[in-house]
Amino acid sequence: MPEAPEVQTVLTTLEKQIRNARIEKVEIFHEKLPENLGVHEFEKMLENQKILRFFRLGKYLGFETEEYDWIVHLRMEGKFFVFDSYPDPKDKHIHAIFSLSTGQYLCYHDTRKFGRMYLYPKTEDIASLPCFQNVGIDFSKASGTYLFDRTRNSKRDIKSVLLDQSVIAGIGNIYADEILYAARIDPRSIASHLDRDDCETIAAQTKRILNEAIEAKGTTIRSYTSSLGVEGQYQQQLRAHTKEGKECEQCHQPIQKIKLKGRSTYFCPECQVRK
DNA sequence: TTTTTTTCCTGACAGC
DNA sequence: TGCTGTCAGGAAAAAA
Repeated sequence: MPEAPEVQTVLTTLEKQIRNARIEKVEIFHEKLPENLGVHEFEKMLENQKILRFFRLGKYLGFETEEYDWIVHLRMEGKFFVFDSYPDPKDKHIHAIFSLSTGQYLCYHDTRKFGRMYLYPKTEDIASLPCFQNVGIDFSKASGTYLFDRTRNSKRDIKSVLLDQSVIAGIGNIYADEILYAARIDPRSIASHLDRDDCETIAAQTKRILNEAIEAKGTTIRSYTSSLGVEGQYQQQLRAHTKEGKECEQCHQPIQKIKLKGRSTYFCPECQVRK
């Protein structure tokens, strides 16, 4: 479940390992992996392209090459590995192998096959790419005023709004729980019931928590384990998510786990105010 | 138009 | 041991 901090960690690691490498050969083994192109077309277009730069928008990872913008969404369990020798062909979860000019092999691994890739002719305006059509502003640019304006007519609960990538991009289930816990707002609160101060608090906590998680190289729980040999450490700083039955650090009441719109949600019913 | 539900996937795990 | 059922969950598509 890579959210923005995990994607940023992958980006940083790839930058160190394969920047300026040229892609010599592309092999895609899962036909649904390229979302906007056929497998063969995707393979041929990326071959012989040099990787110039990496970028991130929300949970999307981008590779800028000489002619194309190559965008990857890892979804649930997508991972990249860089190997010095050709990977084990018996590994049924490796869905793409990129042979590099450096002698390395960039491998895409995805147990549940949810991840997707997109390839477009290079553009100056990254946000205008079709795959970002329904993607809002990155969490790093989200202000309290913006969130306030975006929630005035919303009858949805605030947690669903935080998970909605068309509002703020980059927040997933783990950090949404942490943000609302830190902001002391009940995840079931109706979004339009929040006032300006609430929105300012949520925006501030979003930036603080996601930036701290980036510092810690992300969170390693359940399916998001190591990618590129990097183990995130932010799970040690989680206050609410996965803490069912544990004492709330503020009021010492037990953290509760509920289902909200089908998502596991952890919060403190005592000190997170419902609005 | 906005919101909710379903679908895509497979491994882990509980219960029998 | 082996089977069945449930759960995890991001986001697109379908339904309401």
